[in-house]
Amino acid sequence: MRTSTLVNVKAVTRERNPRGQGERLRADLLRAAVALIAETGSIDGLTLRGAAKRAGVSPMAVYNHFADKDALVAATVQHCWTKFQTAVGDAAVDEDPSTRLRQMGEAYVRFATEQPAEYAVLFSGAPVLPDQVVGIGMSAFDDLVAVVRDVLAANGEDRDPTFVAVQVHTWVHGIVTLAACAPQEHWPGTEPLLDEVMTRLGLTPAG
Amino acid sequence: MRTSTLVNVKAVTRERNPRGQGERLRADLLRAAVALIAETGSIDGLTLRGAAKRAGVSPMAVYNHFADKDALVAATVQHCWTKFQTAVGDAAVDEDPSTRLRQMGEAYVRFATEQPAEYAVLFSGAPVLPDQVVGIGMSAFDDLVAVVRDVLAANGEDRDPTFVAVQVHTWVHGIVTLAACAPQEHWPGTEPLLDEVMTRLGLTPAG
DNA sequence: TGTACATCAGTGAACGCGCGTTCACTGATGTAC
DNA sequence: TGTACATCAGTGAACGCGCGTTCACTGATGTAC
Repeated sequence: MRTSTLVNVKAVTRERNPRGQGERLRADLLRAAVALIAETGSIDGLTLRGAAKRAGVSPMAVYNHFADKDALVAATVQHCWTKFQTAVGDAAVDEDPSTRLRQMGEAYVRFATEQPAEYAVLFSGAPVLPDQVVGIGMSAFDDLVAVVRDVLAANGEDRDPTFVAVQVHTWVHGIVTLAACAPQEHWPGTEPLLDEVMTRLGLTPAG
Repeated sequence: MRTSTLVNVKAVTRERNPRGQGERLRADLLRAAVALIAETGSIDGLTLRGAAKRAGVSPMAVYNHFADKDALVAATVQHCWTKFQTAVGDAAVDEDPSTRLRQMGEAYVRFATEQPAEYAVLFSGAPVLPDQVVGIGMSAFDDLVAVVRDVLAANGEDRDPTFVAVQVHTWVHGIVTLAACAPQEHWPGTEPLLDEVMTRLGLTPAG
């Protein structure tokens, strides 16, 4: 393994933030960190020096905004969660709950497909994260439970919305993670699979 | 991040293999490599020096059996696949196809639950693997398709066994990967979820 | 109005570490003659 | 039966690299007096 083949990141030219605007570097570093994860495909691709270089700044400047590498990692994961929740939440616009659920499912799949590494980070769970980050994950799940509850209510069903939401989430999660590494040969595509998630779990409009 | 907190592995005392038995080190190294992945929870936890140390041997000895680190990683992943396929295949003993499918599902879940890191490696897909390793993954999937075909035949159904097998696999995969990082609060347990995989997908005995 | 000073947004050099990999070497053991 | 030799199963020292982190420093800018 030749380590020199690792991502040689563009050292951005960058001018010092004006006084009082130091926080802008924090945002730049988070963007750089996410980009590193996306490019290397792994959370281990995120290094403090790498993020600094990509943001056009010396490694030391990172310590003005994050206590240490762990803090940078935690903030980056949280940033990914926020992006994810926004992407899924913004897609749910229809007034019919079943359609809304389908819209969320499609947005979910789109996010996971287009930003596979960022998506993987959400559920890696590997590095122990502060409660704050776990909390936003829970709130994203609560959004799903709420829509499922609406669908079940509209269909006059009394199944437990949390249990059904877990079913939806496990299945969709399985679909998108395997889609990333499935051999083309057998893979039927994510859309027919999503259709079946809705019908097999009894979440289509009519009931 | 204090790197010195990483796994400080027991340097096993070990005596040189007798002449002609050099291949035994290869097996020891694979075992050590799998153990490293299991302990660190990530494929990046597998290092050539780490595996050598754990096997009680100098880093250089690894090169007697593997061309470079990539070869060690590929062989380790393949070893995990073999363990996995054996575990699932050996569990399918019943003569009723539906029961056999359920047995495989339980063995699948057991493997993923008890060796989460080894399981994760199977579908990481991240490092490009030689065809040989991809092949064994395909053959494991073919085992699943075969049982599903039997279940469908026994029930007189004409659904596409490959498509249904993908449905089973995506859902079960989602269940076991989320089980590893799900907050206890909402998680209903893997068994009720597995029951639902069978019933919702119409794979229970009677039809 | 001028200037000393505190603050802010960063740099630069150096550290010890573990990594993959190179080159050269060792020392026991079986075998050919 | 003795011995030279090839083979086997490894070692040891060193390399250059990127990493996280430390300590000390810089230089522009706003503000208090």
